[in-house]
Amino acid sequence: MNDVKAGPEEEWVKSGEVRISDLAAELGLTKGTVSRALNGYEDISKKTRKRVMEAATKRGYVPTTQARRLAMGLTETIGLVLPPMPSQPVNTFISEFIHSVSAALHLHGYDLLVHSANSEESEVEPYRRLVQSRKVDGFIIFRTNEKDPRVNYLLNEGFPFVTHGRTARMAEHDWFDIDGEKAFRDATSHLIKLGHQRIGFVGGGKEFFSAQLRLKGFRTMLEESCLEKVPSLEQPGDLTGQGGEIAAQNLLKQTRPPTAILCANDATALGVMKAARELGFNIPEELSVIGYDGIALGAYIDPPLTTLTFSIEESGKEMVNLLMRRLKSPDLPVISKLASAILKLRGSEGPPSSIQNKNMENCL
Amino acid sequence: MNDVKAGPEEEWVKSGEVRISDLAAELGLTKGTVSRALNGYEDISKKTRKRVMEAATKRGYVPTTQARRLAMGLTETIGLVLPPMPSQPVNTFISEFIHSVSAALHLHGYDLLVHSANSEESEVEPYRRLVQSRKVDGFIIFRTNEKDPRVNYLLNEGFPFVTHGRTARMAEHDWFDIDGEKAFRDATSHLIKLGHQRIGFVGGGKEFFSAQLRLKGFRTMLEESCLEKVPSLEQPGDLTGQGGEIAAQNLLKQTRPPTAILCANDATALGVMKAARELGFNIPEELSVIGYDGIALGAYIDPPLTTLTFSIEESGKEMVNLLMRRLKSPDLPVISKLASAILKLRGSEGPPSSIQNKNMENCL
DNA sequence: TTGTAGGCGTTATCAG
DNA sequence: CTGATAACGCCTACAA
Repeated sequence: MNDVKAGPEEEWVKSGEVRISDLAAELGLTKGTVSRALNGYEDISKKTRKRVMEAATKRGYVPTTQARRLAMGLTETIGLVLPPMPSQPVNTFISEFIHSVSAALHLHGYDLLVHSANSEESEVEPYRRLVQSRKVDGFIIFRTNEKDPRVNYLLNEGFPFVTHGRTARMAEHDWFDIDGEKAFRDATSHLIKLGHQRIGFVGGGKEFFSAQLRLKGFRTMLEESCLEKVPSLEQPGDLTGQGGEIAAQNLLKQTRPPTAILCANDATALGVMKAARELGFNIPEELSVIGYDGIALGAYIDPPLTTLTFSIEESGKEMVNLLMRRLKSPDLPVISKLASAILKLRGSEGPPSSIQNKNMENCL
Repeated sequence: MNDVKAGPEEEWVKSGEVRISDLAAELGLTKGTVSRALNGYEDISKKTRKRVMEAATKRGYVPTTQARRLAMGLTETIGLVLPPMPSQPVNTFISEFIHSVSAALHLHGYDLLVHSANSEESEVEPYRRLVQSRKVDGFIIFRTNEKDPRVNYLLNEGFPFVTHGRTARMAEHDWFDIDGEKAFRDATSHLIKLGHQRIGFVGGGKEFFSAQLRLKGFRTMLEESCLEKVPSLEQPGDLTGQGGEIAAQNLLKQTRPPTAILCANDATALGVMKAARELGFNIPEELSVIGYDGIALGAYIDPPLTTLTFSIEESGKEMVNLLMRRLKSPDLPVISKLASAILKLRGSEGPPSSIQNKNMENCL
């Protein structure tokens, strides 16, 4: 169990009880020399370096992060602020995202500080505190709004960050996003090819920029396909299951309900499916539903949820890369990365039950 | 937008550019005095304190966390290590848990450091690194195994931590847990009262201690009710949806399949329901399913998942309280907290389709 | 190639 | 009550 075999004269110390000064004393060197040897400076004799290295491993020396960071003037820590709790109950996306970001940061020797916002205070307050107390070197922000106070604050402070999602000021900061417009064009097109002519859309709140782009993709494809645009088929949502339920009721209680519904995210789609079942609609026979995010549990419901998705692991990596670059060279020009989502067919969509053979010629 | 109204002669500085030495110089005091005034020491004249306070707010002084922590010899940070990624895809529990822990820590002025484990290295490796580099003052460990190497390591190091779940060495460390044994007795009893006589159980792997206790509760209630114990109705699982699928297949393909299945967690239950549907079982008419955890999305599937649950927010608070107590007084005796889960009926269980009126008299 | 000395920004312990 | 002075543990010029 315990792999420590203490020699006869050797006294064992608990982890982290060895200081750099101890090593120095033991080796008859100074702290400075030991430090440089350990940190791979060139101006150290091979012999000395070897001695130092060996002593370090032997005594189990590991530098104290706090002290090193203070001396170097950085925290090697990135902040991630979670949105207030109750708003996102049905969301595996967040934990998957945290995981991927944390793993990616770790490769760069950075830590992830997770902070939870409470709904009573302003959205920027947590960021302000973290910046002022200098607990982090940068932020990862997700689910951006078009006019995002967090972005405004950080840009104003000149504090490094990357967003997952675009904003009105996207020309001024690094960002990563998934091309939701294209994704929704694809999904809409898919539904149209299946024969759907009345397609509903449940959005994500007009502050949430990416949701706007998804709506845009939806509308664009409708136009290209000469389907009439019915305003009542576009419902607002809030990216939660509950929001989906309400929107679905508004859609399905209409005299001519849609035969398919596109949702701004998977949580919304789950709510839509729930409401649909309660109103007696069979999925996918009487109603097709498509979500967005690709959360894993979508595969475990009945029927499995067809969704638009992009690897969360990839997203995390990309964002971390952008952020690391920014930290290393603050003055580099802003860059961004736009990834394409994939339509993952799982079974919650299909041809409409009664295909009305309306004229479907290409309008051009 | 910008609430900073700089006076004519007043030069504005970015957040965190004011040092304690600046304040001291400005006020004609020493750093020490300023520090004590700010930290509420008693031996400071009211007048001086007031001057210091005002100057501090006026200049927007906020102490630099790194430096303060180095001086005080603590990190005010708690570590939480996430299990390797692919193992828990269907799990909102984790993000809800992170949220609650982080919020609770924040009330005590502590930060949460989230670290993700990768499956290639030993389970204790992340803990070892965090301890050695002194990045955290303590840990929150969840999903403990009966013989838990992480617990062994930390106990051996004498490093503070609290677990969510019991272990073989639970007498030696603080822990919080939900009384899974009682919970499963309750759930089993509920099913029996509904008329079920063949009840299946999908466990959580025999390393996972709490899952063992759940199994125990299940068995106890079976005995008390004189239902015969059928070994083939107890299947192992791994707390994932996939594990649930496999277990369900083993259960439902038997010549006399169970009419109800109890699952060690909700993720498992989702897998069970998926497999059941694929094998043509209607839920709850032909098969009742009960999960454990109370993840929010359980309410959004069809039928909504009946589950055993305890407020994740409460859990987080309790654990943080235990940990804070330990950090303040390392030598206090070990304490623990056992909470009762509630059976949340949502619709995935009901009476069996054909109630065989076997003799159901009380065996005593 | 190594030692010396100072600094990172606090808090803490003494005198005075 | 307040001012020196010394930690905290490490990094890094600069000097030798």
